[in-house]
Amino acid sequence: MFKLSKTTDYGIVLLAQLARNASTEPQNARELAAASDLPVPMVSKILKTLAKEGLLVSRRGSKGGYQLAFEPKDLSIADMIRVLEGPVGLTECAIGPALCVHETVCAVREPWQLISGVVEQALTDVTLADLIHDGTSPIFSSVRNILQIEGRDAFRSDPVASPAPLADRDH
Amino acid sequence: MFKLSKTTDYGIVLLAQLARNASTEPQNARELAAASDLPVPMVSKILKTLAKEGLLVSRRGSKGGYQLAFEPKDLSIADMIRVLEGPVGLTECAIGPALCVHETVCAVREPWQLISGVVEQALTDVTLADLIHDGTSPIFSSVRNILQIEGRDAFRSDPVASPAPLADRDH
DNA sequence: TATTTACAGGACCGGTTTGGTCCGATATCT
DNA sequence: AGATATCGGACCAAACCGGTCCTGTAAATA
Repeated sequence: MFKLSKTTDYGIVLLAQLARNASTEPQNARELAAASDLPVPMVSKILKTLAKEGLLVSRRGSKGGYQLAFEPKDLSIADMIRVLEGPVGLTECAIGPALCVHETVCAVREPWQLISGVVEQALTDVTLADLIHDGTSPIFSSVRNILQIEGRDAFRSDPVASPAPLADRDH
Repeated sequence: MFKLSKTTDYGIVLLAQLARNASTEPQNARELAAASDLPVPMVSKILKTLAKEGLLVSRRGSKGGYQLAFEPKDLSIADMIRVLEGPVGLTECAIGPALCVHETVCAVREPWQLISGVVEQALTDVTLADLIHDGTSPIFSSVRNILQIEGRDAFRSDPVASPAPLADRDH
């Protein structure tokens, strides 16, 4: 279905939770799981990954838990995805050279790299801080603008009707 | 790794190949596989899907094969992904309501829908016609512009340094 | 120091998806 | 009739995903 894995999805929710309750006191896995309505072992596993990758700092023992290692505004969606899911890129060849054996034959590599660039940029422009401001963040008006501009005439003067009849699928 | 499946990847390459050699004569699976350096059975399977979903028209028997059902400029990347991969959306809740059991608790739903919207728009703006013009298509200068604008100051006045130290991963 | 709390680092597992092959049936051209 | 291709589907191994669990270790507290 072209979507993020649940691990990434949950991870971002957890980071948002941590950012919202940011304080000097770390939050532990159990609390975070309860606040997000997610199973504790899963949450624990994800938090461990985030800590290992440097997005969180952890403190062990009693009164231990996790805290953000960065200011929310310094952590982009793209960063979070990279850490939890791996490099961002729609195709292998968009991530780096020499990853795809068909590179020499493939005629659509450069276009893909540009498209991937746009997607990655969109994910880089939104930060954790934007996520926790309930849509009041200024970025979202910008996003809405971009969507309108692009949808109207930024790229193409006559917006083509989408080839509608494509049947619904269910996978 | 947050990427498209190989089926989708190959499918788009095949569509590009079909668009490039567009003529009155249909092209068969074997020819297309050879031109794209991909295994014939796999190509055949993908072409069948594309035909069933209405992106290609097929002709059986001798001198049979496949032809595009649409003008290249009327087929967007988003359409192709939808057909081969399913609905486009970074998270379940970005695709439609009532798909995620955490919807009532989740605090980042609206932001995700907007982010997904941007990504989907980017994929909708590029068409099959753009893919086969070797980067000479006007859209790519637009894309380059968008990337520059966004990277510079469209969203945020002081571009933050990305939190670099995140270790490389290999999954 | 003993106890409790909580992260660290794994192994592990069932189920689904993915990438890929193969086959019989059917349609079309010569 | 025979050759050529798609159609529809079964089939399979391997990878991946979501999720659990267990042992070890660090920190706080009593």
